Amino acid sequence: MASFQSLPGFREFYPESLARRNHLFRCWRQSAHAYGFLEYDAPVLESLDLYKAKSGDEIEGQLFSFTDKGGREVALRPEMTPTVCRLVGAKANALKRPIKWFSIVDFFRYERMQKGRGRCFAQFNADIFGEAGPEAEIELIGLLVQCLRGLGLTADDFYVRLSDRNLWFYYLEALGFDADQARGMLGAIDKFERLGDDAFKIYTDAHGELAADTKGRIVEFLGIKTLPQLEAIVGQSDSVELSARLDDWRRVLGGLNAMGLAAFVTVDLGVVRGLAYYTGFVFEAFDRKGDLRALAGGGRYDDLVGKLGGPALPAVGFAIGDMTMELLLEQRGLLPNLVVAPDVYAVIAGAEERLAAFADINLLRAAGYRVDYPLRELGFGKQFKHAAELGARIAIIYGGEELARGVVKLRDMNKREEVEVPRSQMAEAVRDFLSA
RNA sequence: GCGACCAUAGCUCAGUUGGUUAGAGCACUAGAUUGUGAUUCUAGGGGUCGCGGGUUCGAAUCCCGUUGGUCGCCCCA
Repeated sequence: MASFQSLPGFREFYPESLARRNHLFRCWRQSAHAYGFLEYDAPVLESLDLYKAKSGDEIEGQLFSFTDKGGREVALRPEMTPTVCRLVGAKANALKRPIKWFSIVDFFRYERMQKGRGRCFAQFNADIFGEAGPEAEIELIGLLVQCLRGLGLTADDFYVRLSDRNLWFYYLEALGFDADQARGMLGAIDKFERLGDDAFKIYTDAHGELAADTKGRIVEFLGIKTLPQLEAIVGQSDSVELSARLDDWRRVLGGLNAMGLAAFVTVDLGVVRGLAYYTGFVFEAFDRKGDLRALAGGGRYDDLVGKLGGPALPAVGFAIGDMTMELLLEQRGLLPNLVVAPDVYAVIAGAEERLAAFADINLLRAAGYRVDYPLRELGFGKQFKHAAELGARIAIIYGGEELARGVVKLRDMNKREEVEVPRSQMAEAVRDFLSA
């Protein structure tokens, strides 16, 4: 056992696992670019106050925080939202709207490890600033679906549950709740899926008993799965706000339907995402088979840029975590061997042939091909074995007899066939083979 | 912060009521094979049995502690 180990909750990425992680990142980045999002980055270390301002003092217990040598209270970032709000807020008047940004970076949380959860993890974050209408939600949910589909997942593998804190507030208001009671009830609704009826105890302990009818109306609301059901129940109410909000729902679901994404999205008002800063639509993506944590989550947070010192600026965003994502892809067999293989492996007879091979190897590498060769002298059998194990598509054989005639042999590693080509045409032959 | 289970080679694991120098398969390296990838055979490297203490003539084995891991609870931005 080595004397030094990695810190608890921190992963190490040997080439095979880094290849898988890069595969995720590559797909996410490609999806974001397809949707017109621009990539940004920012410091991994931030002022502790940035997170306290957003989440309250109690957040400190879950942070990697410390005092730096200049006496500053700092923390490794546990999330991207405060940072991106600061970036956007600082230049809000100079940035073209809508502002569509994304990032793929590491985060740190001082938590106990669990399945799909560690102390250092990566997230894909995407946000739209400057659009108050539900078109921003359409664009982001579309991107979220694409990020997962791009990895090979289908509507049979995952779905997005769409909910709305505004809808809840209007509904609860119509049932006679005041603002404080409504917030308390949202906390209970957040737990309803796991605790069932016991979740209401969270509310009744703080705000007193519920009328049986009221509780029934809330449970009925929680059971809504489709837009027609929602329309039917909202239609019974005379709340103007409630029916106005229904128009936003029609726009979001209608837009996603027009994008061909209806199979990926369900109405599910059981999602409220405990965070107090969400102000409207909220959504989470889940594995359909359901034994994993949420794959992704997000929502609208129209007040946060202003709260963190910027101008008032509407915003919607979501994040996908890499750990649960990788578990799901693993379960579905969507993470094949992704280690980069060489295009060409040079098989070299001896010391003199090596110098000839070096010239060609350098030529091919400069042209952008992935080329490998043995660093030591080895028998031909061993060299071919290495070429096959590395996954090379072509072996180029530098033998004394061939070089004397000014040729090399190109071996198709899959077909086990060889052709001789003049060395002067070697690069063209490689190009033709690999592009065929 | 709380709880359960686990810890022997890089990996998966065996190891007898506590008893000689701790084993196997896979993987890795080399050779059989000095111009062609398989198979096979042979050999080799790799362990303070997670760490510390205790019981004992003797501990991988039993006891206590500790560290780490896995999984749950709390939380989940």
